[in-house]
Amino acid sequence: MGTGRIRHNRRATSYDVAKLAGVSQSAVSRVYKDGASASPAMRKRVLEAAEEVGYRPNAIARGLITRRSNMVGVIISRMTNLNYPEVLVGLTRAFSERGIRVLLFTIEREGETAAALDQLLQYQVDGVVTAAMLTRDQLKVLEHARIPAVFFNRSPKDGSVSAVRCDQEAGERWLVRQLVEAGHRNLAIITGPEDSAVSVERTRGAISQLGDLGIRNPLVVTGDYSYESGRRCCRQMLAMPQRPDAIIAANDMMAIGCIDEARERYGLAVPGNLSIVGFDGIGPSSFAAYQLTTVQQPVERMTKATVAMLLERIEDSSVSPEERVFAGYRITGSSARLTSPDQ
Amino acid sequence: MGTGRIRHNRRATSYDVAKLAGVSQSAVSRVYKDGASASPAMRKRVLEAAEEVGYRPNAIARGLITRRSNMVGVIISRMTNLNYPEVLVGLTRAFSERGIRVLLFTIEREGETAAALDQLLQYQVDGVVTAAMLTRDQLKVLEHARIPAVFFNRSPKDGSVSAVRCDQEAGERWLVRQLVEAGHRNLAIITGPEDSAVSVERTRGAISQLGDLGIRNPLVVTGDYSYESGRRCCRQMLAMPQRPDAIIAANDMMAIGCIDEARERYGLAVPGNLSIVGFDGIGPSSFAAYQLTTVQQPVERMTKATVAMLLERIEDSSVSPEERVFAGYRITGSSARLTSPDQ
DNA sequence: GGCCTCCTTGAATCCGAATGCACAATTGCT
DNA sequence: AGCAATTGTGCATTCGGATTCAAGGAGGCC
Repeated sequence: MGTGRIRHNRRATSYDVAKLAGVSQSAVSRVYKDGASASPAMRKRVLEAAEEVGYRPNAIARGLITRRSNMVGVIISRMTNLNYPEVLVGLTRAFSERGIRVLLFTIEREGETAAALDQLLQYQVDGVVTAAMLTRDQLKVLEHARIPAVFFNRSPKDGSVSAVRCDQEAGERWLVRQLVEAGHRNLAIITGPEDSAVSVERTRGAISQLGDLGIRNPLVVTGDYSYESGRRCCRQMLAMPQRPDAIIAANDMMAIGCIDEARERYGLAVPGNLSIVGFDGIGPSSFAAYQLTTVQQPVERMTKATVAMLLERIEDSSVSPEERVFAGYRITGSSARLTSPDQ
Repeated sequence: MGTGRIRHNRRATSYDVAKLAGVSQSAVSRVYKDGASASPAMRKRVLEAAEEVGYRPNAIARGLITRRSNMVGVIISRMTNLNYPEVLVGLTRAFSERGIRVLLFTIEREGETAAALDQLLQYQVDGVVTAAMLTRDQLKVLEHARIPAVFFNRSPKDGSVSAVRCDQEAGERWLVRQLVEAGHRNLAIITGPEDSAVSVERTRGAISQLGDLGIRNPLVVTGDYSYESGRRCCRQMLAMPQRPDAIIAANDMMAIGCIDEARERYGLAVPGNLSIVGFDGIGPSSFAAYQLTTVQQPVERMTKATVAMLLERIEDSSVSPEERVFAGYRITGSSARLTSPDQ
C-alpha cells in the first residue's frame, strides 16, 4: 500500500493510464479497439501502464457511447423443468464465445415477465432470447425499441418473429404411432400447464395423430411438469373404470412419475401392463429404471442456432424474421411395448 | 406507427421527455429518483410524457454516474450437476426481488474463470457470487477493485472471505455412521473431480469418520459427478476381489448410476446386497427406483443467505467477512440397509 | 530535394442520466 | 405586509471511453 503510484480510491480509468504512459486518452482507447491505428511503441507503453494500475476498460461507459452493451437478455420460465438448465448453459456458452454477456431473468409467475422486460430495456441489452411467452404488447415494446428477439421453443401465433424450436408435433405424432402400431388402443394423455405453449403443442400433436388413427376423445388430465404431478395424474387415470394401456406424458419428468406410481402403487409392469412415453430426453430418462421411449430435443444445435440467429439480427436489424424447426431424436426405450401382445 | 409523435430513430431519452413535458432534463431525472423533490404537478406531466414516448431510464448511463450498476456477477461451474440449476434460480429470484440483475457466467473448464472475472470487472458489477474456485490472485483482483464476493459452497483456505456453504463434512460423517452402525465394514468411496472443493470436503469427511470408527484405507475411485461415471466406478469396484458392501458416492447422480449398474449388470439387490448413499438431495434422488439415503442441501436458505450477505457488503464495504455454514437435511431412504444383517 | 500519401496522434465533443449549486416560488410566521 | 424558511426547478458539470477532425511526422516516388 502507498507506493503512491497505484490509486486506491477508484478504479483506474483510461485517463490514468494515459497520464502514466504519457499519451492522450484517445490513444489508450485506440489500443483497446481492434481495428484502430496505434504504433507498436505506443501500444506497448499503454499496455504496460495499464498493467501497472490494473486498468480495465469500463464496459458501461463504452456501452453508453457505442450504443452497444454487448449484453443479451435471457428469459427463462419454469427452470424446474430439467430441460432448461441445459438450454441455459448452451446459450451462455455460445454467447460468451462470441463476446456477449448474458443477463438472466427467471420467470416463475406470469406477471414477472413484464418486469423482466422492463429491466432488459433499461439495461440496453442488444437482444433477447425468451423461453417464456410474451404478450402482443410486450412484443410491440421490443419491436419499438428495435431489440431483436428470438423465441426458444415457442412461436407467437401473431406476427412474424424469429424462433428456434423443436418440432413438438412431429415428435408427438411419432410417439403416438409407435404406441398405436404396437396395438395400444386405450391411450391417455398427461398434458402440462395450460399456459405452456410447449405443452399445448405436444398435446395437440398427440390428439391429432390419435384422431388420424381413428382414436377419438382420449382421456386427458393436466399436470404441471413435475414428478409429483406425474404420479398424481397416473393415480387419477388408473382409478378410472377403463384403465388406459398407454400413457403419453407431455414431458419426461411426468412420465417418470407415472412409471413409479404405476409400478409402486398399482404393481403394474411397465411396459408389460402399461406403456408410457415422455418428451425432452432429459438425463433421468435414460436411467436404467426408466429407459423412456421419448423424443430428445437437440438442445445443443438449438442453442447454437438461437445464438447465431440473434447475433445476425443484432448486426443487421433489417434481416427478416425466420423460424428454424429442429426434429427431435427419436429414442426407443423400453418404457413402451413395441409389438402387439398377441403376436 | 406514424403518428408523428413517437420518435423512430432512437430510444427516448430524458431530454426528449423533458422537452415534451416542458421541463428540464434534471426534473425528469428527479421524477425517477425516489427521494428527490418534485411537485406532484410536474411528476404527472413528466410521467405522461414518458409514457407517450415510451421512455425508460437508461441504466447504463445511470450506472456510469452513480458508480453502481445494480448488477452482480454469478459464476457457476459444472451446471450439469443437477444441484446448480436450483441454486441459480434461487439466487436470481432473491436478487431480482432486491432490484439487482444477474450477469451469468458458466464455467466448464478451469481457464474460463479468469476470462469471466475480467468481464465481471469490465461490467462494473457491484458484487460477485461464485460457485467456482478462484485463485489467490483472482481474489486479490476482486479485492483491489473493491468488489465484495461471496463464495457458494467453497471457502478458500487462505484469507478471510465471505462464504455460504453446506456442512459437507458433517453430512458425510452422518452418512458413514449410518452405514457402519448398520454393520457395513467394507466401504468404498466414489469421489468427484479432484478440482472440486465440494468433493474434496465430502471425501475428507467420509474418510475421517471411517478412520474414527476404525476403518482405514477404504477403496476410493474417482468419478466426475455424472451418472455415467457412477456406473463406471461401480463396475470398477465390483470387479475387485473383495467387493464392497457399501458405496459412498460424492453426489446423488453418481449414487444413482451406481445403483443402476449394481442392479442391472451385477443383479445385486440394493440395499439387500449393497448399500449406496449419495449427497445433494436432487430431485431424482427421491424417485421410487432409488430412494436415496442422502443429505439434502438447504438450497433455498443458502441462496437467501448468500444474497443477504452480498448485499450487506455492497451497501457497506467495511462489513467484515463472514462464513455461514448450514447443516444439510438428513434423508433416510432405502438405498442403504439400516440394520445389521444378522439381527 | 521536393511533393504527396499514408499513418499516428491529440484535442474536442458526445453518449444519457445524476447531482451540487443557485435562484425562484411558495409557504409560514410575526 | 414584510421577512425568513422551505420547497421546487434549471444550469452546468460529471461519469469514462469512443470517435471525428485536423495537424504532425515518416516514408515513397520522381
